[in-house]
Amino acid sequence: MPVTIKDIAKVAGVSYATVSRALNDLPEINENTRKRIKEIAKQMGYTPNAVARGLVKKNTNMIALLIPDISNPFYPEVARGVEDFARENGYCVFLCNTNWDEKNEENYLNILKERRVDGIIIAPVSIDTCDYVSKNKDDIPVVYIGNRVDDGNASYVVIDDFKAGYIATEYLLKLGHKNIAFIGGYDRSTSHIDRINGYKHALMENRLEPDINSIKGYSFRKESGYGTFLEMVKNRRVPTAIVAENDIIALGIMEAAEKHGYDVPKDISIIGIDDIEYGSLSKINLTTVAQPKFEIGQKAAGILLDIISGNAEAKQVILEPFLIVRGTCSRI
Amino acid sequence: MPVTIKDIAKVAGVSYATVSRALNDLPEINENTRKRIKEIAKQMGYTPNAVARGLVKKNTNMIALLIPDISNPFYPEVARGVEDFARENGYCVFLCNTNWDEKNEENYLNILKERRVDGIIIAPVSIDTCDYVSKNKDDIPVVYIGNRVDDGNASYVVIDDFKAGYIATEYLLKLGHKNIAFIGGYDRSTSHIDRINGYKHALMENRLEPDINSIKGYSFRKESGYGTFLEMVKNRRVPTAIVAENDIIALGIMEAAEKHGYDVPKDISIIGIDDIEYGSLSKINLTTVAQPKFEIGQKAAGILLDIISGNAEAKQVILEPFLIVRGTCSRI
DNA sequence: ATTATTATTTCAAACGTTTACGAAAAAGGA
DNA sequence: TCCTTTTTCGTAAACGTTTGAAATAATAAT
Repeated sequence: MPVTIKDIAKVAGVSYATVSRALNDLPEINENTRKRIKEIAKQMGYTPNAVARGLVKKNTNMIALLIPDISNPFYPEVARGVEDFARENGYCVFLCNTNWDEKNEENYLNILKERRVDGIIIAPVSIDTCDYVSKNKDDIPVVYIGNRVDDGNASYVVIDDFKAGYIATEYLLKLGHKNIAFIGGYDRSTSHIDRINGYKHALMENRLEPDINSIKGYSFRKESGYGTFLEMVKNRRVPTAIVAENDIIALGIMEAAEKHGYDVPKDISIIGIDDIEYGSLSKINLTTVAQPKFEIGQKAAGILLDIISGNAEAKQVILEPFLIVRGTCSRI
Repeated sequence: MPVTIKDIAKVAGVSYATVSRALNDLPEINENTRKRIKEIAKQMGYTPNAVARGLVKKNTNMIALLIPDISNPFYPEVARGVEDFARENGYCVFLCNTNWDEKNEENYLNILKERRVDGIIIAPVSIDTCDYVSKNKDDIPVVYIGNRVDDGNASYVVIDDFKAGYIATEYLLKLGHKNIAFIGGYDRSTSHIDRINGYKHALMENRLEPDINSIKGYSFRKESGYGTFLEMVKNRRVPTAIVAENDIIALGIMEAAEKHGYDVPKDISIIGIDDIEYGSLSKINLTTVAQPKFEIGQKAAGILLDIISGNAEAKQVILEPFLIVRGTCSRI
């Protein structure tokens, strides 16, 4: 049986209200008794019970982070940002891996409501879940990451995905490419749509035709890009350059390309989006459009905590992607 | 104001004890009233309050996962294993990133005690923290991962690190290498010590001298291996093969080697331990000794939940590492 | 019909805090 | 000295559940 505030009160010979006040550094208490009580508490090895406190104060100092796949090296970085900020502000964060499954997302949402988390950060699987979340979140604050949700007063932190797609494509255009394909994933996410639009827009500006190749399913794994590239060679529609929706896919494409005798970047240029860490290994050396992953997590947590504490309203932040030139693209 | 059990009781015209019994499917209740109450609860949009329940039941169905660095691709895999198992059994998991800082570990331990988590899985920064944890965990169950803790009845799940070091070294020996160095990190962890011992043992068996190079600090980043290899070239003590304590370090070594004109594996063979995912990229193709990361997390969670539920005592499991031959080692 | 048994429900305490309100004590002002 | 103000503390209710024990209703047994 852990020692409670009442036990302390008993040995200190005061009411337990006084103990509570002493321990919480409330003003209306004598300095000496506070010292004395704190001393006793320490002696007795007292550990405050956060769940009892949570019950009366109606907050838990817990937030949740819902992400589709912690294995995708993009998410650990944002998780780190979230955890970092949360920890420094006295919050603990639930790691909720949804495995790209909307059912899991919905289940988690309900569980988190039961647990009375103070807020939720979610990288939604699709825009459809955003709907579900917005409708069922009751009054618990939510901030989205990775996907815009323009329902008026939803909070989100994203990068300018249109610009990301645009920058990637524009870079390839500058290198002289005219035959630029896009390989991407699931189409029910704003980041996907925006990146494609950015890609299209850059091509339009140069009066070129887009060539969009969709990955079946939407598990962002290496295999995704791999298979899709294979399709392209089978159909004899291999372009001179490819914009990949993200780095994972880009790596899959690289694998496939090289395994089929295409030299990167001599025969084909490939550019990714995200800037996952191991794209920077010299053997990989992936040219990419970076997004500030850690910052995304950090900012999302910041906004969420501001909303929770009532210090701010919903906020939308759009961060800037930026080009990182490495070795997988070459002049044609 | 969310609807409570009392609100339901009021509209159902029963005591709130009955409501509780109905909602929790306890046996001593009439089937019809149960149906009726459940219906009303749904109508009213009732969400049970887990913190209130936690208070009286003295459990929270929350566990914590403490890891040094979620950026190290090793940990997301084990996190996935933990989360997966926990979720399927009704537990939520706190993600606690300690940033290789023992102070953070200790702080987290205290916070988690306050929050009354039901159990903790920890990949300790060093054996010293194991001590601290064991002493201060009070009666909350802990299972260690990555590090053995032989204090009699501590639970842990690890791989046979000695064997991992041995397998790696033996493989290089079989390829004909006689000059095999070890590059590794922080020496206050059993996995480090065991791997080194495995390495030594394999050499001893062949009457060869160990050559152990220690990384300064213990942040396992690419840079760690990189710098240490540079030292070796500066000191003109470059071996024909290197056992890296883990894959991250191995990649750092590869970077350094190639940047200084050493071809891998022609000039120098490198083998890692862990089998992180991107070691398998064809451009990297890192030969390594694998450990079952997902399974480690899963098993750890399994053991922890067993202990929590009182279904089992402390348990120690040692998983088998296994060699994955790829392209970074060659016959001399 | 009466009693014993069982099924169902209510009462009330408990979990460990916080906090509004009021009381007592101390200090200050006249 | 008496009254007012301030400081310090205690009382008790509240947070939303679960659960043992007692009470009632329903059913079975005689």
